[in-house]
Amino acid sequence: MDEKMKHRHPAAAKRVPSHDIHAQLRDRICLLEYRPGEILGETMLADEFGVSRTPVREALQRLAVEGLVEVRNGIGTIVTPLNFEELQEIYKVRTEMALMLGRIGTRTCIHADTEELETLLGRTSSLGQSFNVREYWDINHQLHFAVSNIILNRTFREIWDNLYFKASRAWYDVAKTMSADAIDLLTMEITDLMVAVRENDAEAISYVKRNYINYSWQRILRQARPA
Amino acid sequence: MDEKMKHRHPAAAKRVPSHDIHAQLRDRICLLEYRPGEILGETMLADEFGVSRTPVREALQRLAVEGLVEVRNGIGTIVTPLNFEELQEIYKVRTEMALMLGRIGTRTCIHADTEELETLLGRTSSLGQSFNVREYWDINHQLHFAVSNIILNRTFREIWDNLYFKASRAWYDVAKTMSADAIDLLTMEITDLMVAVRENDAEAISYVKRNYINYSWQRILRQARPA
DNA sequence: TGCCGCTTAGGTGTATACACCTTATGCCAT
DNA sequence: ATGGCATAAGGTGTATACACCTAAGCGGCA
Repeated sequence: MDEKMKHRHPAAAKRVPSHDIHAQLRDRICLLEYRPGEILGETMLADEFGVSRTPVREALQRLAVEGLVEVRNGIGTIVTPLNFEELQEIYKVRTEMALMLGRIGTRTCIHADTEELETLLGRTSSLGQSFNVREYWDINHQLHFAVSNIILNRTFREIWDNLYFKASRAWYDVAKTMSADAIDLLTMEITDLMVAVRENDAEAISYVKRNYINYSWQRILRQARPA
Repeated sequence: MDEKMKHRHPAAAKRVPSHDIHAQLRDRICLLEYRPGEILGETMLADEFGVSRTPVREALQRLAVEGLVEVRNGIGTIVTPLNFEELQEIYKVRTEMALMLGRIGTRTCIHADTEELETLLGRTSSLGQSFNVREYWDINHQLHFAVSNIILNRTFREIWDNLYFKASRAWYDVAKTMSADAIDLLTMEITDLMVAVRENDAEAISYVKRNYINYSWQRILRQARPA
């Protein structure tokens, strides 16, 4: 029976460990569970995930291509340090690409999109005074993909997602130190996005994203250079 | 003596085969030496490069992340077919990103830049009537990196380069069938870029790139849909 | 004759042993 | 006491054997 099921749905039964490992490591890096500059070690990860070094290496190589880690012979795999100038470059590109979003081709917004945003807004309210980084991160994460999902242009979307992963951990690092402000910003962004989504106005979504990406950057800037 | 040299310049002596293999395979794919849909085979490549499957696999995995090949279990590594709609998306993003180029931060153009363009212009003239695909590709390639080199924003530059690699083979495929037109376009593009570079006007370079990227796309469009 | 299932060849995916690289440590010479 | 070099420990880079997956070819059966 099980074998027949496998033959019916081979794609569903297909397990590619390196993909899961890649996603998990990426999330850990974004969540700052692995601090910038931390050295990982393939053997350690292989033991943890219960596989050999081979699939772990594949995941790490991909993270290296995406710019989240740097593999150095004889030393180990280093979580890319948060370089200020590089962050500035990433945010510059992100704000510009947000403006592209409105011109690049998007699908029609449906009621389910509004409902998802409402759910996220509720969860943000529940965050309340007690700032749970993991929950905040999860909301932000889902919010990103809620917008990303309306993008039809796959090339643009890949770049858009990758830049989010590269930038997000810098933002979470800052958000932890100004949680009230961070929650306010998130609440406002979701509210603004709900209006734009209800109006089915992709250009409006584009401008909202540009603004809040820039607001985040301004917070990072202030903390990095308090003067 | 040699050993002492190695210790003085360890970085220069460092050889990472998978990087070279990746670059070579990428060029072959762009040059259409490997046709879209062709199946490669890790063992074959390993024998050719005189290494084991391991470094070959790394190169292929990276090409897969970049979207130039697709690795399928039990079948082989397939050179990504040139899908029309995906090409349309890539060119849409490229034209938009060309417009970003002028706003993203570039270095000052120097005399050496002009000289390189002059050299490329000379080589294009030498192409003359006999259309040598390899030489045409090499000129186009160097022209791309001549412009890419003035980009300071590394994040933007990585995306810019990768999109070029994804799109180039479609253009070369079309250029082969309209060589005179292709040479004319290239001559005009280099000429226009020389003016913009002499004026040290990044925004002008940006607009020139946008235009010629779009001109290429229009040629591809005509050939794909003659009606 | 046509269809279904088995078999098999050849591919990628994984585990593992070993080679090489990098760094830290400690001894030796000055 | 200190500086330099040998050595060892632990990491990534590579080669290789084997497991599993996929598709094509072939033979048996209706």
